[in-house]
Amino acid sequence: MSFKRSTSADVAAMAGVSRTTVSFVLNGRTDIAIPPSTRARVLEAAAALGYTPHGPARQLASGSTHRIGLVLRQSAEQVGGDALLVDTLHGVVEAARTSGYRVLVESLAPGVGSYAALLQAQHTDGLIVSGPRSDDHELRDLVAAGYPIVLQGDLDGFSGPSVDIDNRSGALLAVRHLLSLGHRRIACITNAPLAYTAAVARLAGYQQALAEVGLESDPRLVAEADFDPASGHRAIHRILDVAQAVPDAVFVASDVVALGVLAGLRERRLRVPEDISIVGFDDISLAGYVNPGLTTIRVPARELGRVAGAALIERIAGRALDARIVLPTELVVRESAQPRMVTSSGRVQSMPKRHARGP
Amino acid sequence: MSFKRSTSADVAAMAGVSRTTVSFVLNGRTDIAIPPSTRARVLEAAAALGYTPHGPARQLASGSTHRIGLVLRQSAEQVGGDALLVDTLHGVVEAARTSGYRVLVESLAPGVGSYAALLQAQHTDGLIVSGPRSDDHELRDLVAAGYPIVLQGDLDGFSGPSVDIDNRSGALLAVRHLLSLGHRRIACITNAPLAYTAAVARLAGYQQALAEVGLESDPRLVAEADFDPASGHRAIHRILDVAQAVPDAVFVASDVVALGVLAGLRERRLRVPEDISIVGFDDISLAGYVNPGLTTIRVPARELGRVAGAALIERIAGRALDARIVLPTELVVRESAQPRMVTSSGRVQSMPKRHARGP
DNA sequence: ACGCGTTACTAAGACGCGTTAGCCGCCCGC
DNA sequence: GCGGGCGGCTAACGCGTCTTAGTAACGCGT
Repeated sequence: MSFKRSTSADVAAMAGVSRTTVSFVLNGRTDIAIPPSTRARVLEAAAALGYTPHGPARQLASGSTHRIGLVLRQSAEQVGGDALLVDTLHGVVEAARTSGYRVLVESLAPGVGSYAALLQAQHTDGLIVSGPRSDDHELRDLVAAGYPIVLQGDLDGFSGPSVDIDNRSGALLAVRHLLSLGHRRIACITNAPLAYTAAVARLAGYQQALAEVGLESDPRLVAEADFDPASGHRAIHRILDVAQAVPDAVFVASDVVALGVLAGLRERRLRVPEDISIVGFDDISLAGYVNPGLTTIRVPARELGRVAGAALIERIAGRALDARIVLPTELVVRESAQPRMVTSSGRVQSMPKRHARGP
Repeated sequence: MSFKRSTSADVAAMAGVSRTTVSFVLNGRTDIAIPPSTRARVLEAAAALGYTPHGPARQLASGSTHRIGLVLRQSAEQVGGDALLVDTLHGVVEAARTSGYRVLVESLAPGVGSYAALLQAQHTDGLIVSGPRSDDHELRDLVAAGYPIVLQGDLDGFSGPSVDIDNRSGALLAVRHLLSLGHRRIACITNAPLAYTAAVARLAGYQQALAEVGLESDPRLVAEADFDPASGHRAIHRILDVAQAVPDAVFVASDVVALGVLAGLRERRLRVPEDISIVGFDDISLAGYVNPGLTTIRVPARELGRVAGAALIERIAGRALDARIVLPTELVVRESAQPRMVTSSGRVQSMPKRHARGP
């Protein structure tokens, strides 16, 4: 079976030096002088023996694991719906690797399970906690105890570093776009229940955009969805049931939900964008390929992970860092939102003007 | 700042016993007798001190980390396209947790980076390697050295446990479905280049299904895609360019790619399923919400992760396990494939019969 | 009542392996 | 002859785990 590992003592013996010296050489310590000849002997011996330091031993001695934890506080369904999560994970892994860290993933449905042990048992040096809810006492306790934690998302009253996208501005961009196309009766379907801060922020952006042009948000045009297309499907039916007339447009604060909305509109025989315009949110990779191509708000998911990872590693190193980092979003124009046109019959219509495809 | 951790010595002192006893009690060892009174004292002391064993120390002493690694050998783009990866990851995490393991994720683009250190430096007790290519020598070396590794995917000549879905049977199901609907000129667009075994297997299933009814695969009706919708978009155009007539149907071996195909067909003014039927593969969560709802092959992604995780943990425990586990797939009927009908004009047509939505 | 073999319980100490504080010997320069 | 680097070593440390071994109590035979 697997060969017996060689230890630093083996390397030391082979190089004719002490373990101390081996440690200094292999860790490239510059504060101590090692003549090139000795250094070379050690490196040679290490290479010859295929020596790899024993992780746990090193961690025990140095007190740091060079490992960060990514705690996902979403339910499995949300995660399935979160098309961007893989990108974020990748960003974190990337940031970690460039600093010599590794990433441990812990997925805990909201309210269940504990992740304090990750820190307390020194499994990780720090944590990125993604999408916790405000009743997450564990998080507050750990932050209060001074553990290095970066929040990915938003939580009111959270004191500590956090990284998030600018949800409100994103929604603002989306709805301003619809307004600029001449739409006035604009519905809003949230990405998630309003227990989630991101949903609240996106809704606030919607309302702000309306307020900017002197419009008031009509509660009958607002519905909450719940991460998945099915909830979007229900939401749009609900809105069409109670609204006096078909809205000009809908801002759906999630592309995944928007697909459910599109399906619902098809059932109502409403054409997008001719009868009703839609703007989504997230710019999932498929947004450019659905029919019609979804105009949406691009979220820099990979970047988000990278920044969160980098921030955490800074924090672990004890360096100060901005309390809150907010990443900008961007409007991606495709076909699902078009200028409002009123035909002779009084029917709302639009004129497609371009066909953008892909990202 | 964070409090000073208490060690097993503290617990021992408080309970008036030795560290040995603390260790025995806390690890619930049954091979050694501990009277209830002592046990209670220890547990009480541990609770009072908020004692958590120090991970690295424990790992150093016991020689096992209770950590498994998930190595993703896909490029970032593929991963972005792999809508099911999150599910698989979740499955792995789930399996790990039920056995007291944690999951370390390492993402390495094909050909770059090394993961041997994960094992050699005892960062993990074992590895699940997902989607390596046949030129992955590191993998073969590690397996040969006896490290616990489970392959997720397929690799010819691989000796060692592996877990995969039944790609060939899935494709068989898909194409048989199209055949049963009366289609005969059936095109195939692969999910990936044929350097990937999954793509080869799915193509083989397609060919086998045709062979079963005495049809031969027409090379002009086969095109390779490359994970993303853009490649599907190109592939369908390529096929339509060289094919004499529009095929009756297309089997697209990936839902994500299929969305690109759908977009391409729209550009050609071909209606799905009236003019051409489509069956996809994967059953991504959005498959039921695109237009038309995508008939596809469901892949048990979560289960795949769970099984891979469980298999690896068995392997780490030294128990024997099946060399190869293949999970079955399942046909999910939606609207994108309908019976072939020839109208009076000779045009291919179909009659929608049902509308399934969602999963 | 005594002796001896057992059990039942618990302790001491080595061990795993790398890191690091502290110290020592040597050679150089003055 | 002495101070000061340079080069490198000794030994302690971090913290559980596990082997070995010891003590006390208990049973049983006589």
